[in-house]
Amino acid sequence: MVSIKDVARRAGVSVGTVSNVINRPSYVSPDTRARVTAAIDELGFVRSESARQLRAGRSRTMALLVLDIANPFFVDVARGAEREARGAGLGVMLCNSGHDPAVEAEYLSLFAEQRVRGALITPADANGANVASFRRRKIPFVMVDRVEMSDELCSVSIDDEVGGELAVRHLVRAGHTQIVFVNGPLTLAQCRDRLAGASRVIKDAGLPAEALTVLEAEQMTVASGRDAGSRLLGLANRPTAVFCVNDLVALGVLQAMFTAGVRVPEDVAIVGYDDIEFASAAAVPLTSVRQPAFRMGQTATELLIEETGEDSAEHQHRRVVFQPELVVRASSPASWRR
Amino acid sequence: MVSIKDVARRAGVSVGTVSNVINRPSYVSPDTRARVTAAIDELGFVRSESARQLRAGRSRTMALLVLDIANPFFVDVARGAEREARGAGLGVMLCNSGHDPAVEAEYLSLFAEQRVRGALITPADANGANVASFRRRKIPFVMVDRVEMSDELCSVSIDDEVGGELAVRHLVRAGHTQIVFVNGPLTLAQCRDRLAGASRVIKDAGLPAEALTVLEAEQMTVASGRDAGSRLLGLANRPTAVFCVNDLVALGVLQAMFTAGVRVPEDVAIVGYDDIEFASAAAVPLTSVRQPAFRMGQTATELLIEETGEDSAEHQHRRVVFQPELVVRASSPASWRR
DNA sequence: AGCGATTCATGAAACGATTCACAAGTCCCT
DNA sequence: AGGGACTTGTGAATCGTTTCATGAATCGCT
Repeated sequence: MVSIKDVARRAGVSVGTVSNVINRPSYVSPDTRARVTAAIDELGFVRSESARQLRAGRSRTMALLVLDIANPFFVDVARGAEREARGAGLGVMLCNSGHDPAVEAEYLSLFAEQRVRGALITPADANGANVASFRRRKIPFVMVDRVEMSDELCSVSIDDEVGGELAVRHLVRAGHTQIVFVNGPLTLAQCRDRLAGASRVIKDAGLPAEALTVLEAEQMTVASGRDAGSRLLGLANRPTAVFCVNDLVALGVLQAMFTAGVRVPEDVAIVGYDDIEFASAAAVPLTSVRQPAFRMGQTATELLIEETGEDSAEHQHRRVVFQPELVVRASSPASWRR
Repeated sequence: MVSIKDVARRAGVSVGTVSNVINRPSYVSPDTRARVTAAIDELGFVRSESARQLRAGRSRTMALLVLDIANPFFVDVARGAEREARGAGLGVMLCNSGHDPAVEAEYLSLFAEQRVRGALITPADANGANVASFRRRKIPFVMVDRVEMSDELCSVSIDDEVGGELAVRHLVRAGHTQIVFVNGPLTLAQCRDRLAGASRVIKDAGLPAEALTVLEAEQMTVASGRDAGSRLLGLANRPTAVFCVNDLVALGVLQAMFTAGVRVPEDVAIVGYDDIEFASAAAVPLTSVRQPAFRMGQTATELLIEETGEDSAEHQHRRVVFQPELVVRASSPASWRR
């Protein structure tokens, strides 16, 4: 591997000069600069990031740890983050915990060893033990898609209660009185909050609590949605509307309806969450609660950069909360009658 | 930041000993080992990957550069690669070129600076200029989803001609004589090969060349599929079957059919490619040509590890070619009549 | 007691870049 | 001519780890 020393020898200058040519060309006279540049090209020199980093004490890479890379929502977050990071000359290390706290822990210690500039993380363990130990290492990070209670770090999230409200209010207004909420595990704050929003609407509308039945789709994937879909068809009083914790689950439910010959939206209306591209691309385009995923990724990265930038001294930890938005499509008309 | 020196001082030993405790504990007597371990815990010491890397001359990270992270096919490749890499104690840096050769070039030089162990890449530039310059840096890499002509590197790909054949043969046997192929740009080898396979079947079946019309969906996304779908509805002699270059395009076409009130598969049959999860989750589950994406990622990583491992001397560059498989679903019944 | 073998720990030399105090040379001005 | 200012380049120290030659201590054996 050719090093800066080889370049220096070739160009007949000291290593310091080569470094200057690379990092502050104006310090060097034009002709030595030309000589050094020529040597660099001839030798195919590439500077070693690890050496720079060792010297500088900080790296030029940030990490992004998502819960499920197969979910387009997180892919959008990642794209937003990557765009923003690349603008700031930072590389992004994108990793997938797959909801597994053990994998999460493994990655966090990898990040610590790499001395990443900071990390964006969608936490997999409910109690935040991993994150807490990560914090001890003083590595700055930003919570994504979870409000953070402590004042010690930034977070970017979406108001999930409002999301739950939007979806269920839409259904109630359309005339539904038998609604199933296919939720994810309640260990996730998002799921708890969406349920809270949904329940509140039921209550405020003066409907009995039984108007809302909750099923769980543990994995929050298409497959588990399909499964929940067939379960809900077997319920004693079959619902006329289904609200799903995300679009993957909603697509699964939609398919279960098709398979069973249940028409959407005539027999059952469906509302999803996230508004991934595939929601609008579905056979019956899905009504969905849109989350600004790309912007979340961007904003989270901005916060991280601010926290680790030159003027980091004056950085105030913040909690950015985005508002979701309901996108009504064919799967749940505004006015419904059997 | 606490370094190995601090640990040494705290434990009252030399830095060499601390290093030994971490890397070859058996060299150290049990009680000094205990003292050192205690010091490490108390101080929260985390070893610096960049220092190790500088010393070792090689890193413990590999890179994966995909064409389009929004495409579930590549996500599966990434998951396969990540699984395999993690098993070998390697981190994965997952990046997205978005089909842009400029972005690709940027990432490649980032990888070179990072001295990644190696890279898996789905090349974005047709002529391979970026890759060629990367090769000069001696960084080992494996081509994914493209057969490589030179003997200087490994590649993992899928036989796209066979894929095109499978799809179109299926349609021809079902009785279709007016088929549209919604292809991607012919600059991509995959697109050329699938077209070749498709054409061959038409010819072998004794059908006229006009039996196969080719449209282009430039972006190969749902949106461009939707667009192609409405275009093909306006064709002089409307096709009875559509073969799409990937499932995203197929989903777009499917939706265009729904919107126009054209029934699938009664009026038009559809066949996709990749067999992503959303293909089977579609309203009308899509027939698709399945590619072993996860295994491709795994295999590519295995090749890379073999190339960079201890016994790398005896590494022979290889071209692994997987065979695709047709999965027939509701969107294209085996026997079709109008 | 003497001697080789074995066990443990040490300290210095790398790895490749950046930075900084300093030196040498040039220029301008009085 | 002398001296301050500026330009340009140098060389050594530094970052945190691993490795390796070396040394000290202990042990077992004759």
